[in-house]
Amino acid sequence: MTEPKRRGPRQAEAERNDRALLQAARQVLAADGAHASVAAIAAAAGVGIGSLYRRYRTKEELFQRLAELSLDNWNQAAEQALADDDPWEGLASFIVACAEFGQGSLAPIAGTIEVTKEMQAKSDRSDELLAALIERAHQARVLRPDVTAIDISLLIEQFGRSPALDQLRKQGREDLIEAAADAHKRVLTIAVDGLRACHPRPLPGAPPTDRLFTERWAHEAG
Amino acid sequence: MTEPKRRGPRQAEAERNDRALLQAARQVLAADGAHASVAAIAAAAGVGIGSLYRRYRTKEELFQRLAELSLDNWNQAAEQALADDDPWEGLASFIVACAEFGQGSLAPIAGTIEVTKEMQAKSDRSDELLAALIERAHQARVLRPDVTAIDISLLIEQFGRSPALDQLRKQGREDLIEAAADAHKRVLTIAVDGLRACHPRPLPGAPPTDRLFTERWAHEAG
DNA sequence: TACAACCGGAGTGATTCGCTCCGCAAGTTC
DNA sequence: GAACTTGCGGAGCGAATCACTCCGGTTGTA
Repeated sequence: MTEPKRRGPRQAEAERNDRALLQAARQVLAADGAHASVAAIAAAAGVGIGSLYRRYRTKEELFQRLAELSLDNWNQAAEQALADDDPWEGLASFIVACAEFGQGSLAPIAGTIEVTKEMQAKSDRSDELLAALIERAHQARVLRPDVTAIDISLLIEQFGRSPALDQLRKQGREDLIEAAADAHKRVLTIAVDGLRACHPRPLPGAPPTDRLFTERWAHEAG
Repeated sequence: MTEPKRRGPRQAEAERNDRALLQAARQVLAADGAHASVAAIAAAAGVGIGSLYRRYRTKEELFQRLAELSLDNWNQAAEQALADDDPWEGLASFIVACAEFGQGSLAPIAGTIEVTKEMQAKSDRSDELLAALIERAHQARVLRPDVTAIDISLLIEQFGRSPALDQLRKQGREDLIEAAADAHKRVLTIAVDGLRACHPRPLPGAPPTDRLFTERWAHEAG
């Protein structure tokens, strides 16, 4: 997809900047929500605004690229999880990988950007992979029997950002960021253990619809 | 605190407006984060901007009142939980009550408003109540032994808002709001079950510091 | 009809937004 | 080292949005 061949130090710097931009965009989006400004993203990446706009023609284009990369990360994590022989370990590592990547940062821009064909295709694939992961875990009886794919998706979204971490980052408290990340991991471990098939009481309410996801991303449906 | 005596239908309307404003403020704050505008809050409450500013002299005053009410709700839930004879049920109901109230909405305004003496006093009391709740659960051996009060606070903060719910509300999809709330409750149930003392593996990393909370609320500490 | 209480929202200056444009530094070729 | 290319940072622009003020209208009372 992207050619690894680099012809000089300028292109290498450009590539570093691009990576920093995307990571900064995720962090600022998590901290500021939908109102995240391009100036804040560029500043967080340690890059000028001009450099941002040389790579992405508009703010929307940057966000679309971000969404695509998140889906790539999701699918890659799901494939690795399926390659794990242990159905439980596979599922657990998938959830942790998605949450730590910052999958939840994208929630606030749902509905504000146009869904490209690439995004749609990757999203369809992610649905299949997740369904397979869960089906396998159910068959092995390691996953709570009434947990659905939507439940897992919502769990990942819920842990896809850490309020404490996001805010400390915004305040520039670099000294506490690692502690916050560790703490977030602890809470996530707790939640994942709650998915195990050792809890007798059923989950409350009816299983959720996938409309909770699909409809949120509909563009210009006002 | 507030006098229940009402002298006419005008005061009744004013009181209804006040309640609507506070609830709307929580929802808009959850959806828009720190950039939440007073216009959006007033609109969500179905109230004019003028009415908002008749009750609260500034945006900060509204947010301070909101923080106080959240602490009140926290403390009341904790007292009710301690009144429950079952240590586990008490703790679980406390967590659910705090999460459903929308405790997490306040995270984005930490550090942006001045902490009043009333807020500080109520916060101190909430620390004591939570410590007692957890101590009791530990002694009864129903709570994972290495779970700390900070872990629980972070869990409540994490579930104090629902990304899906917040965004659907912002999009005006009233038809899906109830489904999103139910789904959020399911995921919260999963996480709470992860707190039970039936999980042999210890939590990763060191127990978190309370600095993750205290320092975030320091005002003008730039 | 006169009055009082309270409402909604247009208007205001200040700020912030997405984005353009340009002067400059670093690397490459003679 | 001069000429040229490539990518950089950020000042500046019109438009949009912000917190907040102010006032004309509506509702209930006499």
